[in-house]
Amino acid sequence: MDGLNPELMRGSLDLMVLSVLADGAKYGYLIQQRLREASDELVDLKAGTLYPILHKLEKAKLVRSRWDDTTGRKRKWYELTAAGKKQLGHRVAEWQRYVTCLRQILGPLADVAPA
Amino acid sequence: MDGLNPELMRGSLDLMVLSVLADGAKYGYLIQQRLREASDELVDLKAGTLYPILHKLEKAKLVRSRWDDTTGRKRKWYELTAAGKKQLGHRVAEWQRYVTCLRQILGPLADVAPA
DNA sequence: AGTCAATACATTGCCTGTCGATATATAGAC
DNA sequence: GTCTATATATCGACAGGCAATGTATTGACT
Repeated sequence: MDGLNPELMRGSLDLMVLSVLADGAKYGYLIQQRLREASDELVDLKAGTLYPILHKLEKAKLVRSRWDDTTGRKRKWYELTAAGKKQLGHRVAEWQRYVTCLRQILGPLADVAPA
Repeated sequence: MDGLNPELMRGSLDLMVLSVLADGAKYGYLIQQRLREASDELVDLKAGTLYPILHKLEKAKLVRSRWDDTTGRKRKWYELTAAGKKQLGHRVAEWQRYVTCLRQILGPLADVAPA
């Protein structure tokens, strides 16, 4: 992570990875890049963070992987399973519930102009 | 925590506690209740979570505490320091940057109607 | 008087997630 | 030949959350 408190991201890293995979299969390194781009460099997932997440998601059958040896560089492609797509929907809804919840807790503090 | 993924809350618990203290001093148990109310029962901070947070904030000089022995029940009142109020402002801004950031990552997925 | 639930603060120990460090290996540029 | 970027993976240190546990007071109901 870069400009943001890393602690803040804990718990939504899975969601980020799942959502990046929503528009098609990608390999690990590409997921890192896409996330960095999409977040304006704010999210910079380290390898030591990303791969454990991918392995966890695969174990949970939310993503499935396939090695590609046909090109010179070996790449492991990950894609969402049906269960993964469903789960992604749940997670997005949960995230939005959470944002609403925190806005309520912050109360008037939340009314200052967002950056 | 109740209806929400507990992992999601990690990293914003400090923020919640600070923001509850924004409108005046409170003791631990009261903070728990206010947080439960303000979140429609979604956030239910356990004692084993709350007190370490309060102690951490106090150590960081963001809050200060005072025992009240005058009433029958001993209560430890916590209030924001000047540094705490300032920090709260930073944290709120950071939270909003984060929400914006995640909305960008989710892309079209974020467009589904919020709960 | 006795019991129970709510109030009130605190610590301990387990578990899990993050990430820096490290390892391995290929491709292309200089 | 060397350096950087690409590409995946694991290990170990560290920190945070929380169930469990402990102590003690208050008030209600019996």
